[in-house]
Amino acid sequence: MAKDPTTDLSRRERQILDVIYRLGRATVAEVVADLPDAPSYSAVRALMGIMEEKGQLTHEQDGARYIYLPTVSREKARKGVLKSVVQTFFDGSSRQAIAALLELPESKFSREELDALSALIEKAKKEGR
Amino acid sequence: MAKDPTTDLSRRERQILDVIYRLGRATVAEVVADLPDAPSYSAVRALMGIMEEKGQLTHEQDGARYIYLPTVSREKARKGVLKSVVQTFFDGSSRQAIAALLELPESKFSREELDALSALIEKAKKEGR
DNA sequence: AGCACGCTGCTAAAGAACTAGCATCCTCGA
DNA sequence: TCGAGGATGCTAGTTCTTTAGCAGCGTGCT
Repeated sequence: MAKDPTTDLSRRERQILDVIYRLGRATVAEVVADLPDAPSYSAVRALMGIMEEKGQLTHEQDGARYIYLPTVSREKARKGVLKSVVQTFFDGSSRQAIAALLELPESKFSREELDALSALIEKAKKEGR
Repeated sequence: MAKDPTTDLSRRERQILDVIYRLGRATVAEVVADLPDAPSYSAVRALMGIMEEKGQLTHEQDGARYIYLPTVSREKARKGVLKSVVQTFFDGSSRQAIAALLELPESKFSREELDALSALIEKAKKEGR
């Protein structure tokens, strides 16, 4: 059974990975800059080294420095996270999760977005038949 | 300023808290049973004690044993988690998150659920106007 | 009442995470 | 070409997490 990668991370490691997912790709300096309670540069660097060893990150060379990126695609990570959130907080019901998202104060949908969502639901209705 | 509780947890602590959110409330034994890579009973017990000190858990007495529950309501936890997931993996777009949920293989919506979602969206459209 | 079972309180120690600083190497601009 | 700035490789030490085991107490059953 595939182990949930998010379950296997220490606190800082998860923070770092989150930053990288948010940015897509990032240098050590960028990660430090984006970390809420930034520890030392060295610390972050060491952690990222470990994460690379463990296989959660890779790096590309860019001139003198490294640009880190996740080994798991954002797509896959998204699915994994959603799945576990639904499981943990919504009794396995995606519907409830969607409802909560719709009611989230931060959401603020435009007319177009709502239309797009309607369309998606219609599509699901047709396919489910 | 309220600190993000999920950011402040160690690996095991987060695992434990997740189990408790999943179950709503739980004894130590139940948590152990639900943990994928269960450590010793003692270990879990110690961790939960620490988490209670830190304020993430409380317990109620039930006969001889403790029943633990989170100090933060499931409601609030849900919102917090969704917000951070949307932020980290969906560029702050709830719409994208919803779309991903709709397309999640695990989702499998019933006809009724889809209708309920349609209704919610219609409601949002009206309110947004 | 007596007994077995399960759960908590505590102590202590191994292990992993986290941090710092120095030496070295590469890159870019003067 | 030469120097400055910045980034990595490493080593070592501290701190926090995570673990186990023993002792005592309450609960429920016989």
